[in-house]
Amino acid sequence: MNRCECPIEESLGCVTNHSAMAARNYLTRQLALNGIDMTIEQFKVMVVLWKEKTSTQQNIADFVGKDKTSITRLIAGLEKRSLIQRATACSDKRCNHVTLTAQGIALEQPTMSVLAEATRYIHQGIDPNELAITLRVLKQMCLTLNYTSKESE
Amino acid sequence: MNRCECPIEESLGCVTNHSAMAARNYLTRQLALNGIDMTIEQFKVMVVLWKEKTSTQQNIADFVGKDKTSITRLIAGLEKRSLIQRATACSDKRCNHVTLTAQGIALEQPTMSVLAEATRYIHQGIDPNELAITLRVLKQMCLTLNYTSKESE
DNA sequence: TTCAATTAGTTGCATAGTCAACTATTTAGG
DNA sequence: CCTAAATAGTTGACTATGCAACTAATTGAA
Repeated sequence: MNRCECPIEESLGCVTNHSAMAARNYLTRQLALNGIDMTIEQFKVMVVLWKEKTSTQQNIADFVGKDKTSITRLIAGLEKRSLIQRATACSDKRCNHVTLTAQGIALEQPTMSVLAEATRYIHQGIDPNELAITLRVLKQMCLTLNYTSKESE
Repeated sequence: MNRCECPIEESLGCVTNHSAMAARNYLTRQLALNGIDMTIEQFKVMVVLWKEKTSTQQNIADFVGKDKTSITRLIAGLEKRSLIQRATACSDKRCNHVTLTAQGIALEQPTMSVLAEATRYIHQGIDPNELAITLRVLKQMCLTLNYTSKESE
């Protein structure tokens, strides 16, 4: 009986935290219900790889907006599930080239279907125009905050 | 260099996750900068206690929208920091009565100041009308999702 | 009144995230 | 050329989260 009654309801920072968790849990459950053993965080990494085919860990980190440490561990999880492979890059031995396995490639379709269906569900009852505004506002908030955290660079 | 370029940019579920993390990290940093040794998650629990004075763990869980397991551990962290106390309830020995310590009470003012300031910062550059829409949309999403997860009850 | 169902909380296991410190490699300046 | 700075990844410590399984206490129904 999650009442969504965080007393700090007028702060975008707090409200997004709450709603993000709700969405995260829902997506995770939907993936599991469809027999896909993948978390959303791993899913986001896979989306990058499905688009780019291959990538370094730092590049993935930049795309999904996480710390390279997180990526190290996400990648380890994906490797354990045999969805991706890691190999030291030929050109620059500091980098890992991350590539998809056949299993990883095969998961694109079913996984994206689940996302599409879940998104349809989540968006239900929301005016398309207001949805667009919300997406824009959230991205604006990201920009403000990212700028801050990297202010001196 | 967080590009905010999650390829699944049109799904509220994904975008909120991304922006929530940005907000979470910002708030955590601001608390630390102001010498407040508290995470946002702990902060949310404290907000409930500042309002209610005393509460059971399950009640806190309902308010902040988390699993009771998480609350057990958040409460443990707060207890270690001497901000709250736990005691088995007189009436119902299954319940813990969670109460604030003097230190916990004293933190309300400075902590809420930091939140207010951070919120002002986060909201910068966002049209007030669009902000209101965003908050409403996010709460709508929460409602939809909570209904789902507890559908059979 | 006694035994099953419910409720509050805890614990183990798996995942995820940050920060700081570390290794290895590459790049750039002197 | 060779050393200092930058870059890619990893690891450890700490925190957070959910699920499942568990204990203890309470409620309810036969």
